[in-house]
Amino acid sequence: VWYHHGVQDDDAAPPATLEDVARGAGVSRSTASRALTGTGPVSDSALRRVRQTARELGYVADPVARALVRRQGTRVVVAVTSDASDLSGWYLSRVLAAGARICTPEGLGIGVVPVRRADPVRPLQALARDRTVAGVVLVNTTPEMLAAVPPALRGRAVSIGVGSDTEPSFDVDNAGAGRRTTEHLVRSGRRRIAMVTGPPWLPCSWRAVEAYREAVEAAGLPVRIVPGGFDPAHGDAGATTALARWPDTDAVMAIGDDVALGVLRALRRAGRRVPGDVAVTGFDDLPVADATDLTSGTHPVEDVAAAAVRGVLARVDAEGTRFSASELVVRASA
Amino acid sequence: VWYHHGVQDDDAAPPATLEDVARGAGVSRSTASRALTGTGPVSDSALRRVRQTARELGYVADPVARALVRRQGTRVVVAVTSDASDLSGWYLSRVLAAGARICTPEGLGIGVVPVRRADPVRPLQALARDRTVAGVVLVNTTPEMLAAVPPALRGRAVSIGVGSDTEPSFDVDNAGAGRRTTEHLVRSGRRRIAMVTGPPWLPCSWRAVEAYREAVEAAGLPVRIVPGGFDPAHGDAGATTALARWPDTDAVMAIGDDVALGVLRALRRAGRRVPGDVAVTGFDDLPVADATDLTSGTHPVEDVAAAAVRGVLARVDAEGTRFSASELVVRASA
DNA sequence: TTGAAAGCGCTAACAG
DNA sequence: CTGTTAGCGCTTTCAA
Repeated sequence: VWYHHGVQDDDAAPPATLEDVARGAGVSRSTASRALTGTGPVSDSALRRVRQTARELGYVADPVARALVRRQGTRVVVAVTSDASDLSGWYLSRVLAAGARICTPEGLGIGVVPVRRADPVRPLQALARDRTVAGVVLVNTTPEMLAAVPPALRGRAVSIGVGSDTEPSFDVDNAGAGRRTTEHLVRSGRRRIAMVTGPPWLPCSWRAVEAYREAVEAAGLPVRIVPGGFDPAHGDAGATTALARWPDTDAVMAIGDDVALGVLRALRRAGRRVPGDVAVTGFDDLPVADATDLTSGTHPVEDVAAAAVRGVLARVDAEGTRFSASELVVRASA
Repeated sequence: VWYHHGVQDDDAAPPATLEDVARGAGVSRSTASRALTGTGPVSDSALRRVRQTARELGYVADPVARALVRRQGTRVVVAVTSDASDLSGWYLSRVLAAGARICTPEGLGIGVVPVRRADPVRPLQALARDRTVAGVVLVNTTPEMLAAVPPALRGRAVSIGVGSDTEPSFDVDNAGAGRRTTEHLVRSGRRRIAMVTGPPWLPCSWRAVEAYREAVEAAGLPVRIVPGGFDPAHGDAGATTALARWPDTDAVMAIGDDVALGVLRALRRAGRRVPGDVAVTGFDDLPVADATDLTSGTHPVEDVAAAAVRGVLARVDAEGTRFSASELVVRASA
């Protein structure tokens, strides 16, 4: 009625269905479907009319009905190695948030399931047979996890971190970041650089370590690696170990900012000054790095995650790992 | 075949349908459906048989088909005021991650849409008519947003922050946190306590400010409020303003840790010592608070978000705001 | 190029 | 209490 403005009316009106569009355009449902999806032959005139009425009616295909018939799924699920309780915090949250932003406009949702490192098979198989699953993004990927991807999931699974011949992968340029950080330390005069690494079982963290190794070797400096993990506790322990083993250490690279925080604590306890006695670097460029004046490398988690989710939806092929760039952010600590 | 273990076979087997279960149990689809969903009358024997075969076949109802016929939707969407670019970072990510954990086991996904403060109507109406939307969680809720919730969304919309007569709401106990923090400062001898608040348009942040006001008034101390926002820049500006207006300020409460970081910077620049000259407190208890020895209050974002999502799925009624507890974490800064 | 018809897997009236 | 029937909204053969 005239005194109602569109907005109010819309509110009650049930969403238009394909049937409505077809009727409005004077064609059959099939034709309307073809016209809208772009599959199959449609005459130009029909195409125009259908598109027109669809627009007028504000028609949007119901993703649920579509998913039912196409067996497409309605959500992308992030499968994350649950052992990395440390990583699971901010890292996983950011991945999910970035993924949600990609999925939402497509009418999809995002979900998350934990995968125990010891038994990746079962959960992945459950995902494979779950008809709501449009695709799977592996996070904190291990080789065992990749091997456990069921054939039924091939082509709709991607990995953040390491990939394989069959699963596409996405990650930040860990190697470049590791190299640049090491080179920065060398350039600023550090000669006995130690590195506290991530958990040994996480292959994607190896890349930074390898880059560090190559860079110090190239500079003719000693390689000083201490295995760690992604939390402050590992940083603290790692730095303590490094100091005990190599008391003349003049720089500590940490695999992440959280780790670096632990390193800083250990150094403070040991009475070493930063950066006077020992330079310290992190990685991830978290807010905490800025707040504590920690030199770090950017980690565009959102970019990586968005690319991964787009990749899984677009069914990209597995051709090596797609790396997102990282930049060194120099602050007072190094 | 004998040399295949179950796991391998499962991989290829198409998921069992209700039809399969019904046939296996020797009943009709309807009976099987009733037995499994618990709706409608079923004989004990039928119930047992259906459940049994369902278990054997590893049957799980296809949420897509179910959603289609029940018009239930397949995802919970978080509608967030996009103006709060500051808040959108870690806060929104944590809400989404927590929500995903609740939704996933239900076969649902989670999504996120931005809502401009100036025009909350359109996006909410789009959600109302979107058949994939099982429920909506409002984040950074404003009164305008609550008013814009379409009738079609009533009963499947909840809010994190402020609520209304019709929309249930969930939040951390901002008031309690504000009161306890203020009281802590008073107890430790502070007498001229200023507070840097959140963005004026965000009602849920008012509760902490009110609690501060009441607590200082109860102690016979002056009320010193500086409007702010959720980022370090506002904290810096706020503290600078406070110092200019009330040079004898001996404590600054910030509405959040990020804000407190800015406050600390401003104080450092002004040559004030913390906590010697001025005590500083934050809120949220982020990792950065621990790293910078900042006294703060816990903010169980995950609890609040999980409760909100559970609430929307369970269609809880709007009876006041459900508060999650916050604890004061005393560190060196206050 | 088009339309009729047959489902996707499930739920929900409605008779029996 | 149970089975039959009729869809949910969409895609997709298959004839015409």
